[in-house]
This record gives sequence, structure tokens and C-alpha cells, in this order.
Amino acid sequence: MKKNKRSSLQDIADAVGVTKMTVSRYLRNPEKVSESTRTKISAAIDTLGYIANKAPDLLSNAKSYSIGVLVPSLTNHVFAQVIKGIEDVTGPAGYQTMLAHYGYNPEIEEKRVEYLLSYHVDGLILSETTHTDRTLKMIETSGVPVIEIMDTHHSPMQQAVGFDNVKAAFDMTTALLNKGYRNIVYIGARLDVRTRLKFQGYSDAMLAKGFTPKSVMTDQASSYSLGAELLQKARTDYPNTDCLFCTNDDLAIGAIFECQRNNILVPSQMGVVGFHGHDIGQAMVPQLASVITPRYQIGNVAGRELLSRINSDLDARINYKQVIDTGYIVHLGESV
Amino acid sequence: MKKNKRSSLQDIADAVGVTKMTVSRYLRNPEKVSESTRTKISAAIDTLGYIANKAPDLLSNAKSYSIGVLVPSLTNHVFAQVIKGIEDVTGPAGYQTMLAHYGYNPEIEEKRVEYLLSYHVDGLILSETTHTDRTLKMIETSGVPVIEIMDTHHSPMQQAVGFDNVKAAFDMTTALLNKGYRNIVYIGARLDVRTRLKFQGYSDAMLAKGFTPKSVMTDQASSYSLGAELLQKARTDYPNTDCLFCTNDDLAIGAIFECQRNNILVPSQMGVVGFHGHDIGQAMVPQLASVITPRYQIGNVAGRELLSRINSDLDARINYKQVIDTGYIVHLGESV
DNA sequence: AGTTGGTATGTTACAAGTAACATTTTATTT
DNA sequence: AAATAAAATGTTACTTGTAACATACCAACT
Repeated sequence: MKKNKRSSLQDIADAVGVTKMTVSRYLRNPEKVSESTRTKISAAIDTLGYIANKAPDLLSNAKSYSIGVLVPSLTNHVFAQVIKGIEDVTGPAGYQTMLAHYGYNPEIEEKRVEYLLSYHVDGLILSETTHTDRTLKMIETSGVPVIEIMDTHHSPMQQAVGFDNVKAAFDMTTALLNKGYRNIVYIGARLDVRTRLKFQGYSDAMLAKGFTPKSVMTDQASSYSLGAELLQKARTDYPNTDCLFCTNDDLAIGAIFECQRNNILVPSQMGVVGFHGHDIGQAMVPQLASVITPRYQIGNVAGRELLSRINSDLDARINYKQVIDTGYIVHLGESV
Repeated sequence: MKKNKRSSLQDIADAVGVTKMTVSRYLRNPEKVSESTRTKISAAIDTLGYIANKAPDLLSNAKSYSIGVLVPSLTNHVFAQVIKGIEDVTGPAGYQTMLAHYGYNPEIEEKRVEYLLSYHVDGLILSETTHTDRTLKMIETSGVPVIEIMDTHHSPMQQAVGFDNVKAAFDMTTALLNKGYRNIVYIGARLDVRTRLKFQGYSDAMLAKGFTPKSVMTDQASSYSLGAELLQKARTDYPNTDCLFCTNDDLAIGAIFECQRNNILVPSQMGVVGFHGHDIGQAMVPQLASVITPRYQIGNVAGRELLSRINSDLDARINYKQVIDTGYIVHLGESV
């Protein structure tokens, strides 16, 4: 038993006794079709369950009203709010998002970009500042506008929206030093670009006040249990550690739970700091110190800028080299 | 300055001095093209930055090698692992996922299904058991195989993979009663179908042992802070509450934090139970009691079944009315 | 030299929807 | 009733890549 094709405009037309052009008009400019024909077409569409086919749109180079959004990971809570920020602008404007993820891997990012471009997305939002040569080439030749989000430390392809990870980590570290911490250890995982940038900001701040940067790093993916492990490793490697600056909230929260299990008092015996300011850290006891990043706003601004460029007549590839900085808040909470 | 079109096979062909058919052959069966032509085409593709166009595939009704995955929400941690489970099967088989979300709203689900079908996905995975009439109609007429995941309590459209939410809540409630809790209050949010099913299982278990079901419900979305609020509401509405059965881990964790802030001892003064068994609940102190659901496995099985049906010659709409139950684990942890 | 066979490339037709133009039908006016 | 205008519908051409078939070219063999 072979699958029978889905119905086309032609099938509707045949059922009604008109040409597909009339049906096309019904869908696009109903007022140009007579009342009686309209009724018949409407009935036929219902009966046959017509679904528009995107193929001709792609063929004719029409706008697809789709935008491609690439995030590194779906388990990383950071991006759920970014995506909401994007869709709250693009949705009402009639755009659908094609969402894909690439596991922090530039080769997979390349595949995803190719995939999205093969579907003629009208614009792209990428969550990374480093890309393969072919990714750059494809974006260049496709001519779609691109916005890189999250980090503004690097020079953008076209346009970037986010904050300076180096500066944010520098500011937090300085605040910790001002609070009296002396043996702050940086806890990193995944070792993606942003972790490296934050470590740089931390190091700069430590060195600026005459302290030695220390770190415990792993390329494993972040998790609560990894935070627990890395706390123990820090205490072994640097026995007089008085504060952990974790590259994200998950590690920090895992470390705090491990402190609770081992009767290490937070913050009096150990300060713990995260990054991004997620709900969970703000709700927990003690409230987690973190750099609160405006993730919703980053998505929102990126979406707005992207739409404005999609609807501009300017070539996406010229006229741009713009950075929009959305800032961040150093929040000390109760865990330092 | 107008955007210049992306390059097509014709552009490559022109650059090399052959017809586009030869270029097409180069991409699909390189061995059928002469060595010298191959070299020239390869160079031209690099220079012009050719990106395949999906349009002809859609037109010719070829397989798209895309599958549509609809999840209710990206902030709900449940689905990240489901998606990983799906992609770990479908990715290696050469399929890309088109991921979309619909905020627990059947009308939006309908739009998303239409969108995915307009791009000719080869199959659909839906996270809901109730759909609009038009959604059902579109899926019926499109002829694509569909799998509904998460709940198996209802009769599936074609095929369902998941567990029985009513039974799971019944079993957990029974375990709590056996442990000696008497005034268990059900805490619900969002009021989606699955919350209702779980409440039913809880009620059945309470009534079976002669206790009165009690609940605190809201249609707000779940969050840690909402868990804190609902704990207080439960204590006001039912002063002798000795245990909270929360519809998900987020509410449960928020409730535990609120207990910690108010010096209510968990579990000795208040038992708290969640649902799904997320990492955070398992890592925290005290370890959260929860129904551990096999989310990765649900995705994995759904992906495997979907592929097998995509590659079958059978009409997707017949021969199926199958439920695959992946089970769950009642885990009592340290919070009861 | 002519035939055969294989390799490389070209030609045509097709999928679905729409813009642009052409034609037919209906309504309005004289 | 004929002329004109307006409304409704039809025809053609076009977009991209590929299957199916057609042709051109060259080498090897009789």
C-alpha cells in the first residue's frame, strides 16, 4: 500500500472545477474571487485537508518568513530565555524560528548553518563568535543577515549583541577581592570560548591586585554532580581555597550542595559564585552570588535588529560591524 | 543595493562550461563525471559558495530527511533529554530534527504542525495526546507517521511511547501512604493534561485507602518561586499538611527551599515529592523524592519507531494503534 | 573502415504555486 | 440591444534539481 500524495492546489482546483490559479487567489486575495467560488474552494480545502507547500516559495526566492536560530545546547538553561526573547519579537512579525543546536562543535555548527540556509531562512542568529571557514563562506555568499549573540569581546561578522565576558568576570572577581577573598579558584568546564574569556577576566583581575590565578578545569560538560567533584578537586589542589568562581550556575550550585553534605559553611568557610543568575540559584538557600546576564533582552534585541535588517534593502554584508552591549549585573547574594 | 541571489547549479555549470545536469551528477554520483570536469566543478563550487536548495526535493516529493519534533516548552527540562534521545537515533541515520514548541497551547501546536508539514517533514513526534480537529485532519491527510510521547493513558492517534501518568501518580501516592503520611496535598501548576492525569492517580490512591484528596492548583507556569508560594498556600488551606506531592520537580524544589528559609524540617516536619527525577533534585540536600521517568529512553524509542515507520512501505495511517510503555521508578530519596 | 561498447555529457519533462498578462463573463450605462 | 466597464477566471512562463532518455565521442575489435 503506497502512501498517497498530499493534496495540492491542483487537487482543490479539480474538485471545484476551476484552475489552480483561482485557488491560489482565494488563499492570497480572497476578495478577488467570487462569493460562490469562495464557498466551494473553502469546502474543498477542508475536505481534502490542504497544507501549503513551501517548495514554490523557496524556488521563487520569496521570503521564507523563517529565521534560523543556533544555540550550543538545549540543556543549557541560558538559551531558553534567549529564544523566548527572540520569538517575542519575531513571532508577532509573522516569522517562525527554525531552532537547531550544535553541541559547542564548529563542525556541527557548519552542518546546521548549511541546513538552515538550504531552507532559505531569511536571517540567522548564532550563539558563537568563532566559525569554520566554510560557515563564513556560506553566510557570505548566501547574503542573509547574521547576528552573533552572547559575547561582544570579539569583532563580529556583521553584528553582535551581548556583553563582554572578560569584563564581566573581571568585575565579579574584583568585587570578590574587595570583599576580602584572597584564594579564589576558577572552576571551568566544557572549555568553550566563553569559559576561556571569563577565565581571562578573572586572571586579569587577580593579577591586577597581585594575586595568583588558580583554576580547576575539565572539558566535561557541566552538571550539578560535576560541581561537587570540582569543589573537592579545588580543595585538594589548593587547600586554602576560600572562594570558588564557577563558570556557570550549575557548577556553583553543585558545589554548594557538596558543601552542605560535607558541613562546609557557605559563605563563612567557602564563598561560591556562579554565572548567569538563573532562577534556581536565586531561589535557593543561600541565594547564589552570580553575574546576572540579560538573556531575554539579548534575544529580544537580536530579534529586533535581525528583522530590521531583513526588511532593509541594504546588502546584509556591507554597512555592518556593529556591537550592541546589553550589560550585566554583579550580584553578590548570600553565598559570598 | 539589491541582494544578489545565491548561486544555483546553473551558475556553477556556466562557470565551468557544462550543463547543470553534469554538476548535479558531480554532487550525486561523482564517478560518472570525468576527472578533469570534476576538478573544475569542485573549484567553482568553492569559489561561488554553492549551497544546495531544498526546493526541488520538496517539489518532487522526495524524502526530506527531516523529522518534526514538537515540545510544549523549552524551559521545561524534561524535554532536553527527550530530544537527545531522539537525535541519538535519528542523527546517525541521516535525519535532521526540526524542533518547535507550542507553550502547551493546542492552537499554537496546530500552527506548528502546519509549518512542519509545509516543509515536508518525513515524520512527527508530538508531546501531547490532545489536538485540535484541524491538527488531526492535517496529519491524517499528509500521511506522515506520528508518534505521541510522554503519556500512554489515552488511546494514541497511531502510536504512543511513554508511561501511564495516572498509574505513576497512584503508585507514588500509595508509597507515601505506606510510609505513614496522611495529609498529602497535591500541588499543581499549568493545569495541562498531564497534571490532571497525575492528580487523578493521586486522588484514586487517596480514596482507595479512605483519605480525602486535597489540592492547591494554579494555572500559572511552574517555577521555583511558585513552589515556595504554593507551599505557603497549602499550609494555610490545610494546616495539618504533612506531605506535598508536587506535579513536577521545580515546584518541589522551590517548596523545599521555602521550608529551609522557614526552618521547617524536611522530611521530619514536611515530606516533599516531585515528578520526573531531574538532576538538580537528585543532587540537592536533601535528595528529592520523585517519580523518575526514562526521558532519554522515551525519545530514543520514539525516534527508532518513527524511523522504522518512515522506511516502511506501509501507509502510516493504518495498521497502528500501538502503545509502548517505558515505565518509571518511584524513588523516595531523602525528602520523605 | 566499419561495427560495437563504453564513457561522458546533453535534452526534456516534471514537481507547486504565483506574477503578469489574456480572456471571458457579468453588470452598468446609454 | 449595443457599448463599455468591471469583475472573475484562465494561460503562460518561471523558479531548481534530477530521472529518464538521447546523443556524442573515443577506443577496441573484427
